Amino acid sequence: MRPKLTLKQIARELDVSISTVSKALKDSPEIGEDTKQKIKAFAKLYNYKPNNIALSLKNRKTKTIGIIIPEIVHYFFTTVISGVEQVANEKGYNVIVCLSNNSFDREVLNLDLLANGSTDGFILSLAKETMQKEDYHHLTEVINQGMPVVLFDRVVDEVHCDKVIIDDIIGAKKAVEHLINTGCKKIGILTTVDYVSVGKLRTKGYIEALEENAYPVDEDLILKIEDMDNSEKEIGEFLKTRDIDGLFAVNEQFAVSAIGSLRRLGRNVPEDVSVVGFTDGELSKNFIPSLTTVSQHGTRMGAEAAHLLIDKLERKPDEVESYKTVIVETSLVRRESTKN
Amino acid sequence: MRPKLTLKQIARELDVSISTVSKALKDSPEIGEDTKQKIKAFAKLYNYKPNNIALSLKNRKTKTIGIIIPEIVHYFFTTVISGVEQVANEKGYNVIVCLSNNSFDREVLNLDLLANGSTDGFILSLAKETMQKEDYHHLTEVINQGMPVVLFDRVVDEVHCDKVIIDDIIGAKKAVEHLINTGCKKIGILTTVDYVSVGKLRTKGYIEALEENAYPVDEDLILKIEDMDNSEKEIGEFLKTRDIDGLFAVNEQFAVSAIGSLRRLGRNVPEDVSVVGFTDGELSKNFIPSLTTVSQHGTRMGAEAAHLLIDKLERKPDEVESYKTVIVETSLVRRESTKN
DNA sequence: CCAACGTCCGAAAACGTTTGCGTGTTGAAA
DNA sequence: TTTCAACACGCAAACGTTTTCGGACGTTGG
Repeated sequence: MRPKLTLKQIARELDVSISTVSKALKDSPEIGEDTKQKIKAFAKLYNYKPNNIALSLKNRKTKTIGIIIPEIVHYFFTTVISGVEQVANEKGYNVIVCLSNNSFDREVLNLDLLANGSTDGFILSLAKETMQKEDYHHLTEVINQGMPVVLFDRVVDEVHCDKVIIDDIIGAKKAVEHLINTGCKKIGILTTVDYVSVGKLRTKGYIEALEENAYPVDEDLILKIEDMDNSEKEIGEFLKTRDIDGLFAVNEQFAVSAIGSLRRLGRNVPEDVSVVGFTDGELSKNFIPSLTTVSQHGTRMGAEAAHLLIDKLERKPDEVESYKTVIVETSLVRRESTKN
Repeated sequence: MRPKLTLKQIARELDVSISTVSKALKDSPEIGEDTKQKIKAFAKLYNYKPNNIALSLKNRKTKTIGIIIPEIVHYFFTTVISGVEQVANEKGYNVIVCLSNNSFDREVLNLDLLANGSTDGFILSLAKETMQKEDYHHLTEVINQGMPVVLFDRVVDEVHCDKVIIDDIIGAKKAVEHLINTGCKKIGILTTVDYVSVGKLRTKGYIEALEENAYPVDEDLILKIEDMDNSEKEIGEFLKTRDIDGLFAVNEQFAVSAIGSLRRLGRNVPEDVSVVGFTDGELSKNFIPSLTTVSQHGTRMGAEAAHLLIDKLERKPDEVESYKTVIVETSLVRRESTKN
């Protein structure tokens, strides 16, 4: 076991000073050609690599960005991470991933931990608990210390920083309009209760689309699902007694549950009922029939967030503060669960 | 914007020395009671937190572990990360996640980067390209520098370190035996080319199960898929000309593709053909029919890996080296894609 | 022959900690 | 009054870098 090589050891070995070694390796003109050659050769031979920790301490920057997400076993978040990683790597940054598990305390803990020197900035999506408590002091504090933060997906007006979101309302409208355009006359929606912000927004989009197309809005065709664990049954009950020919589901899960129920009721998708989902995940792509869905473009969101953050990090400190909110457009991915 | 508080600033503010502050905060008996109180009060008021980078440099340990995986948009890997994160956090460690994107170069790059001070050890699953090249010098080098490494899932004998694997052979046997026990007479397999070690092992399990049950092994029923992006078509071709009543797929993707193809060929699952997959992901649970599958228990693997690594990290340096390989048992999850 | 200048290199500070040891002050014992 | 613990605190080194400054030496020009 050979421990890591340091400047000091090279210096001792070659009988020069530490600073000479450092300069030689950086090709400084201060150092004589032959000395440089000797040092470089030695360093290469023994594979010298500067210690990142020491560099971080000296430069007061770590070249790593922290990303805190509510959960990782979740297609959307992994695509976001993937997007962040990609541009971060391009720009020479590392990525630390932490999980809040939707817990406020874990979010605070992780943030505190990473804020003490481990990262130069954050990209994060708020934990469910945090949004319930409406307590964002940990974020404002970190921001006050001059650490850039980018919020994505689950954002909140109270925190003053860059943000990356999708337009849920427009996305939902696209979905419903597609149902309308492909001939659906009676369109239902499977959504969540209103305190889940994205559910609320998507419901709003659904209603707007109907209204703009002079479709009646029938409260009876709106199912707000409370208990995620029992959604299957609720959806079954709902569909049994509704005579719809189009259905918009605010997530993949609801969409596939619905298709299962419909099939059991002897109704075919998309012949009898067209179905559109939200979130373009593994399920949508591989389900049979594959799902027409509103894609959130997680990778692009991640990339945007990373750009925003890195811009802030590499900006001259005297430039004026300004916070952007970039909206990543959703797009409708047409597949087999709708007609045409 | 108020920059981070340091010991030095507290010292200046309170007109004591840096060391006094440090000791006071650690409740050292060297410092007088009243001085301690004063310093602690001040630190608490202004929310002093020691700088992790400085600590890392001083202690020569970072309390973070690096995990490098081939891809993150992949259910299995996310469950592993989740498992690692859980025990890492319990033990006061942070987790850095890096992606190799199945590229050898990126794997080397990430490893080099993190090895230079950023992490105390690694948990990783090899990139496909790395296994093809059979070049593991980057790993052996890191290990030689005294940095503990734990390999999981995609492991390799050439690298001498702790490992966490599942018993692919036994898992595959369980799957095939289940097909046999539910009455299948002619069983095919959808697998990967042999340099993907798990594919190879699962194929082996398939063959062993057949042999132990006195079933003939027909090479013609084995499809080794080379190009993941074109698997759909390959599988379709394969199934069109094989008269099987049981099918074992070495991953979810292949399983659902197969079911799609079968349906298009007018063959029902599980009535005409039973299908078993590998990896218990979102797809398996929600597909129609839901997939009987071999669960890899990724979370448990991650937890095991983390324990192994942290044990090594916190071991006294004089203890003898010894490398363990822990095998996480798979289990068969019975669902609708097989009979009974 | 001496001053001036170039070339090549080393010393030291700094980043923020921790910690072994030295030192000054106090009070009490002799 | 002298001496010596005990107490309370500061100094400085160390972790591995980078970088500014200045020094030593040799060469050149006047």
